Amino acid sequence: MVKRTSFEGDSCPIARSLEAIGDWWSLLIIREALFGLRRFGEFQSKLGMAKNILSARLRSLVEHGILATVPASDGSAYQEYVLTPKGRGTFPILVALRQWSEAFDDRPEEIATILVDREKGRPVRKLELRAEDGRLLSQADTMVKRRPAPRRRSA
Amino acid sequence: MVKRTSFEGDSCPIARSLEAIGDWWSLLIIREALFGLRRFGEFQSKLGMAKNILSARLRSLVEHGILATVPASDGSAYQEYVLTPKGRGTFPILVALRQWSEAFDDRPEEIATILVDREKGRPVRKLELRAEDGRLLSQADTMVKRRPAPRRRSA
DNA sequence: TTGTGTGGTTGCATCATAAAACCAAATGGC
DNA sequence: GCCATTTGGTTTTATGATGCAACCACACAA
Repeated sequence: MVKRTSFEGDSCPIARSLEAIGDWWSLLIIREALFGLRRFGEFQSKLGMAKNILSARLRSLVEHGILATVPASDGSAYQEYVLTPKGRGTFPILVALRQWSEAFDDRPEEIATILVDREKGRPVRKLELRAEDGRLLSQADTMVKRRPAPRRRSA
Repeated sequence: MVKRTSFEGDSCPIARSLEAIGDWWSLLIIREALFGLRRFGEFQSKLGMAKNILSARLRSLVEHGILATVPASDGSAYQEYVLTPKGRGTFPILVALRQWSEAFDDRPEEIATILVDREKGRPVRKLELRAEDGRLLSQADTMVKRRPAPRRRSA
């Protein structure tokens, strides 16, 4: 077994995420989809990637429930790729990646865009992690715990 | 040029992040480093990855300023790998990946751990994105804008 | 029906990854 | 100090993933 290792059965939630979107292109495809791209050719020309790779990635994203194919939108007979709720749920991941670049990139002047609040047009704050009671948490204020056994009766 | 495409010169901050940590293993190495692992052998046995790949990844992470090698800590003559501030800055990315799994994974019961507030031992809230004035923002409330020309005189 | 654009698949070359073997320096036991 | 073992890698070899170009089927327009 010389295959690329799969994280599928892994119990770590980070590994499980990476299994679905941890490759070179998936997050960039999702980014473009959040921007509103839907068609194969749009992704291909915007990202400049090989068509076979794009094809494989789109298929994988559909299999993982991140994208869905819908029959049309402008009346043509072609299909389009739209984000599912699971796909739109990656938004905080993309924001975190963006903010990490903004904060630590060696050449931040090369970053062309900023994320702004649509209403005011002003830059957004950094992502905040809070405790249940609202206290702002840094990494040192957190720890991981074994997940408690699930309650019966909650289904 | 049939090489794997590099995002190095890309102006998109997400692509720039992925250039540094967008491969299969880097984020998992960083995760273990946040847990406190420091030695080559610790990473290798915990992650179960091939030693040559680990060697290459550690070198790359050091080159990107995410890890740094320090001479020792227990007096031995070996070196250790510790996170830089840039490396610790990836914490929100890992949290976002974790929460995405928790929210959307098909088999959430297989996720073994939860992230808790160290002080109270209670689960943390979901990451929050806020506007400058504190309003909570969803993806639809945001947009990307061209970065304004940098102010002279602010350095 | 002929032409053109869209949306892919196939083949081939190259790169990255995986596993195992190998190796040198550091360490530990005596 | 001497030898065995551990640590921390590098090298070798096999295979999977990626990139590019060519090809192709279908939709659509004239």
